[in-house]
Amino acid sequence: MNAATLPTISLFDTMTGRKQELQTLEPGHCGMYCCGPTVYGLSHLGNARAALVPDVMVRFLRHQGYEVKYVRNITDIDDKIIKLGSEEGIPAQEVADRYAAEYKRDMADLNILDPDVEPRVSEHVPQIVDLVQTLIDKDLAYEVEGDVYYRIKNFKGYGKLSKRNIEEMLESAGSRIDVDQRKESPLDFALWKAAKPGEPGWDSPWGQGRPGWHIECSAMSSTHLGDSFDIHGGGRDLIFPHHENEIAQSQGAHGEDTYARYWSHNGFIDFDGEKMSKSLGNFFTTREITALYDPEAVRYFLLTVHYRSGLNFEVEVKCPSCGALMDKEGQESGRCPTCETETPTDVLRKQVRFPGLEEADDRMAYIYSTLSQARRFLATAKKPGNEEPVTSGVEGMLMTFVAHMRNDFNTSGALGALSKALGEVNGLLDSGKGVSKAVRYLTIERFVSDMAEVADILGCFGQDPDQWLANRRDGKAARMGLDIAKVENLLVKRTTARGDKDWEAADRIRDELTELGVGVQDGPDGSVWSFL
RNA sequence: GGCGGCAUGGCCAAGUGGUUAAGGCGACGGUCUGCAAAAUCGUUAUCCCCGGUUCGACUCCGGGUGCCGCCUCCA
Repeated sequence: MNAATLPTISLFDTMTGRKQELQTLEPGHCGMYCCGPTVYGLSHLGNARAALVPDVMVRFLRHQGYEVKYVRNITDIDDKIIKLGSEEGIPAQEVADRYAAEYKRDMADLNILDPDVEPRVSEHVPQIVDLVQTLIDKDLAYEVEGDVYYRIKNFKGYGKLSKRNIEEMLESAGSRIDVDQRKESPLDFALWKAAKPGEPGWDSPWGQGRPGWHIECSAMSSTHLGDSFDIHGGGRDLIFPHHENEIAQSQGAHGEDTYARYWSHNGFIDFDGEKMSKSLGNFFTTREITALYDPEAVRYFLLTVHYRSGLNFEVEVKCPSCGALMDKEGQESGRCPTCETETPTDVLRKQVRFPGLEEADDRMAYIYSTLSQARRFLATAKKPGNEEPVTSGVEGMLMTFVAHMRNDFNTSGALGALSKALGEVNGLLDSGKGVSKAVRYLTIERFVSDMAEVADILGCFGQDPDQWLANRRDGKAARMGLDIAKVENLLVKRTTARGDKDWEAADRIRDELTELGVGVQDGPDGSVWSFL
């Protein structure tokens, strides 16, 4: 793509603390590295968001004409993995492989595309050893008894990403954790850790050992994107120490003007206003959520808030015995504050409700149903021979959508741009009153084709609408234990009653359906049902 | 304690000094309907407080207040 035709895209850069115009190293190309998971357990929703945010960025950059090389690593050498392996009596690598596969499955469920390269630490040990040696040669690292530490006082930019200064950090160092006395400075961090007996190890000039936590990203990004590349992303919490240390390592080895040109960090997911943590009640794995709600609705919900903001999941748990809403203490203890019944917490977990996700799911259904009707209309109506302008909301939809996306990937604003078009199209679908046949057809046609572009960018609304709607219905029916045959049967009876204008009987049947949690919609072509 | 972020209608949430301050949910009213539902249309905010810069600030600066995060493994 010609540089002159590239659109202006701004993104927030953590290093400078403001939005910057994206100027890639090579016009039209974009190299992007994101910190992927450490695979010691099932992914949680925070992992999902951290993968989703760059996924949408990459999709959008590609839509805008960039050739993107997207690298997301898998950290498969780590203390927690080793610990788990020894607990289970299997090699650490087996643990890592297992959870890497599960991660892949969870991400695929959420329609998150595979990165172009998904490097693993275990496959880059030689590059890591080289990098550590370079740092030692440059006096930026030192060896102690088989461990290698980064010598922070010799890297003058330390703290520039997280805006901390070394003196202040030294003052508080050691107040929260014990400092290894062999380190020259409490702030020095491990590049290489000597293997203890029984631990997995790789050969190195300093003996058997394994990489420290931060070095892998420096080594793997260089390997796959070069010493300098465009965007480096990850969760907010990685700013310090992880990314700060990456900078020290990579710029220490390759020069001050190298490494990531832009730093992008996504916000956290909270449950009931609290950061997700492993304490019961607000820690949810990706698949716990996707078992309860359609994965695409989950994806949509995550995109309704700007990626740098925190995203709160409201959590509702009803007491199984009295039906009252349980407060946070109740959720944690399992004891209902209203009727004092004790319920095992694992039972409570399975009937958690997330009102935000329900709303998102309803919205998805609205959009897919609009798409479905639009397609049906286009399949039966005749394409007009003349050209006429489409209605204003549909006309402006894609342009407004893209403008929001160019402004720091503002998915929330972008999503808002769909509403007017959706309203207009549903209006036209309902009736052609007041507009010409050409306007009606062309507007609906344009909407369907522009929505396909939106779907490519967001990774939402791209499925076959009828298929999606059917899946949703079946899934909900199964979760509610609804007998669909019974519903259909009642619907037939009611249609007969309505044909006889027996309104009393029709309304009685409708009440019966309401009891089942089912609503009916009567239309000119008969009646259909949906969930209330 | 240090550093960073946030504060917009009943709730959620965009907002790039001058815009009628998006959009969603909810509520209320209309159209449609046998009645409903769905769909659709309309109504529903002056942006935490105090100063400052400016012709003009929700938007920039300073000071409060209140939340939250990072500083230890964490997305």
